[in-house]
Amino acid sequence: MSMAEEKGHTEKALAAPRKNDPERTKQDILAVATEEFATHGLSGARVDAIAERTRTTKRMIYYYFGSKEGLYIAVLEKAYGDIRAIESDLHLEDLDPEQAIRRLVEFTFDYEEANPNFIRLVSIENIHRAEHLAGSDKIRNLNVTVIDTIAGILERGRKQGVFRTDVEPVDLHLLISSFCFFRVSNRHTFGTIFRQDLGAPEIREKHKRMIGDTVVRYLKGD
Amino acid sequence: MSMAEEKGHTEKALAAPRKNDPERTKQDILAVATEEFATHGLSGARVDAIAERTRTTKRMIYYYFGSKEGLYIAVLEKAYGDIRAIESDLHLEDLDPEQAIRRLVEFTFDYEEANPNFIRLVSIENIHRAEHLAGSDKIRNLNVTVIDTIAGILERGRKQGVFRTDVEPVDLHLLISSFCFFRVSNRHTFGTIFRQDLGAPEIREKHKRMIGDTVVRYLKGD
Amino acid sequence: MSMAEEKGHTEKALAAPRKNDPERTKQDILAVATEEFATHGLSGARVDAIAERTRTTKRMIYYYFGSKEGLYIAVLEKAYGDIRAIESDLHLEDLDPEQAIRRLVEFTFDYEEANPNFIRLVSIENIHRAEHLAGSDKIRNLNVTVIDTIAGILERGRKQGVFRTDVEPVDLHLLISSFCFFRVSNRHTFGTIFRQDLGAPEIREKHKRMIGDTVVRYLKGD
Amino acid sequence: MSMAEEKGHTEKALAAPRKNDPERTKQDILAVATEEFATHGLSGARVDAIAERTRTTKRMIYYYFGSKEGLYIAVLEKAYGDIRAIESDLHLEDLDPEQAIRRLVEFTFDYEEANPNFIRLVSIENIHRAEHLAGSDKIRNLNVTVIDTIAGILERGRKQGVFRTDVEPVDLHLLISSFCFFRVSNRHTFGTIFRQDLGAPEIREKHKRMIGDTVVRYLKGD
DNA sequence: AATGAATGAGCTTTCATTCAT
DNA sequence: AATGAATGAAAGCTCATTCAT
Repeated sequence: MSMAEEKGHTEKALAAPRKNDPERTKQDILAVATEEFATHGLSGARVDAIAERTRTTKRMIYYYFGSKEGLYIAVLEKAYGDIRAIESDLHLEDLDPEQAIRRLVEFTFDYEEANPNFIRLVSIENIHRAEHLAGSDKIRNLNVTVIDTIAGILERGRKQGVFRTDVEPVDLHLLISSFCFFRVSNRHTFGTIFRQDLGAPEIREKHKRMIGDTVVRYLKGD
Repeated sequence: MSMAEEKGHTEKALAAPRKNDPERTKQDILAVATEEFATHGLSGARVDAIAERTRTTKRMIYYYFGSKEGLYIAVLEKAYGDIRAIESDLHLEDLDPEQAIRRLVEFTFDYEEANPNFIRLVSIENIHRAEHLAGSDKIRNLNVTVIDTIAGILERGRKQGVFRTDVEPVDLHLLISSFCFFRVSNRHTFGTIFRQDLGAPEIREKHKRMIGDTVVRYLKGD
Repeated sequence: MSMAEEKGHTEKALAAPRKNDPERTKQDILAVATEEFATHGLSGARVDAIAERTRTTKRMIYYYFGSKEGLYIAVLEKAYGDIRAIESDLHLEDLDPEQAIRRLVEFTFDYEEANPNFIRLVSIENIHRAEHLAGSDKIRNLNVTVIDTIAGILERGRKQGVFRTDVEPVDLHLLISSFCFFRVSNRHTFGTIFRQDLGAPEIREKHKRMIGDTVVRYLKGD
Repeated sequence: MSMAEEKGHTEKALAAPRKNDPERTKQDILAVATEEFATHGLSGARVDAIAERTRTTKRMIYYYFGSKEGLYIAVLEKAYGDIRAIESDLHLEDLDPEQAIRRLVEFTFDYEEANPNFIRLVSIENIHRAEHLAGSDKIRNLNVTVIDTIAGILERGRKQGVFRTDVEPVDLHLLISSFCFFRVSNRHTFGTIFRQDLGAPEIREKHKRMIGDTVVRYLKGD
């Protein structure tokens, strides 16, 4: 897995293999930082803690990311980038509208369930009033394909006369997201207060069916 | 219990901190702390910042609440105490099942909309895996009346044959809460990404109707 | 165990039995403080910690002893008073000189062994350059009877021709004290470094014989 | 390793703190800390006070030693290291047994007399039940050469028939140490109570002879 | 005589960051 | 391009003590 040749300055590359490939180092830092920020929040995360669990030193974090905030933004950008990449690869056009919606709900449900760190990062960013997200061109320019996808499905459903006509894509996305997200984001308080383990497989399946039914039923009634 | 006039030097009577009113001082600290913790999170909040905006000194915070964490827990306890107090005073028994559910949804929607700091505190507590909430006897022993209230309504609805029979109260509460909560908790990221102002009055009303419809429709289908 | 009558101001004494007898309270504080100061030193001791383990409140400590330092001095005075009281009650005049010396050594050895807190307090006071002891009239006026006692024994020994003639009482006291004191005061470091349990019964007896022999042998040689 | 001349602004070269000499800075801190801890004890010592008398800042203390306790342990380790280094360099093998013992006694006496801070640190560590010493691998692994040295002398003395046969090295070390140590450690209380200046040259010499005689006499008697 | 409530001053420690090569 | 050493500023917290009756 030699990666020295990927770099421009090949001078010492052959003589003494460079200990670290910059890109690899950055990804390493990013992975550790994701964990730390997701676990402790922006203020609670410690640059020292990240550095310690990294192959590099604290100094390198500043070298590559400029500041703690810069690193946090990079983490956020990667997290959003990942989900959008998958979202745009769903291929729901071939399914009939109801099936497409059910599939979309299930995907959302499963993704959020499987990626609690993403959920946590989004919660954390909301605590900070989304100011980093708002400041990141990278994220703002991420194509929000879900809305288009939903719009397409709703359009087909309307044409076939199976869906009501007054539903806006963004609102439907909100309905789906809120349930899937909340189940994970508020798992701890909800679980403690109502003595429920929202992570238990049977409850998870019940809830997945429930949100699917709810959404479909809402769309079908006129 | 005005005691300003008891003091000899009446000059600065109004400006001077009122002494010997521990309860008032505590409430004062609690109010400022709620704002600070809700704004910056547990780690981001500064004890100094709280003290500065209070009639007392930092020392008093430790005198009354023991530690930053102790103060945070007190803030959390008050926040949960407030909503539970209102919840248990809803009187939905006199309405017919559908109206009762709609009213409950609206109450939840309006309360969360009106109390973003409560939402933020709950989000923050979830980032901390609800460990403070779990450690607080006060909160754990708060009677979770919503569930009983919902159970009562579902029962009546079932008897009257208007509601389906397979819905559990906790799950319905989750459905209602998730939408109402998410709209506020994720307002900033959602708003930024989808360029929507979830706080705008017309959108708010649309969403309130939407979640009401969704819930009722879900309950009515068998 | 009514002790109200011991006090001068009998006014409320009969109507409502006074919760605490001042003298008793003071002794209570003193006992707890002795433990705390001996355990943690003057700087390490906590007024709060003392108050907590007392029947009274922290405020009473200041009421009776004025300050932390005042309390410490009172503790010191009591500790010195106790040993002097016993010392002056040894009655070694009836024994022959060698027996008297052996008895004195044994008493010193046993007392220091039995009163580690006294040893610790003296060590602590030395860390503070004996400035509290020097400032206490009470202690400075404590009759140093040991020296007189030793002087008497040496005198008798000399007259009987069994002891050398060039030994000064204070120096002999130093010889005896140093061994007995050090065994207790430096028990922890000595024990750790040389892997010895200086508190073990067999070692204790060996050392008691050893110091007795040493002293007697020193006195007998001319 | 002078590096003052490497700096551009030579104006304040002598007054300005020399940078980039970590070892020197550490030794500087250690020296000041030794004084402070010896003077005020572990609890009584102030990190601020140490920093003030150092060429560096308080921050550096934490950078190099981690905590106040860490610094204290380093001070302790250095103090023990110093005496052990000298102890292992005594070369008493060439002297006849009695002379060797006298020389050892005198060395111990003089070293403790000359190093009151070492005595104080050991006293302080005993107040803390030697827990830092016990936790320091560095100190625990310091070779306790004195014991071997004494064992050697005793062995030779026994073979030559001049020493009794039932004396254990550790016990003899205890006898010697206790007197030499106590004279310094308890100088203040002993001096105050018995109105003696244990630091006075003539008393010091008298005591040095006294402990020498005592030990030798003890060893010679069978 | 006795005490509950309050507190100023200062403590140890932490944190993100930059210096200097 | 890469990094070991250093750090200013401020954080949370504790302590002996006094206020006010």
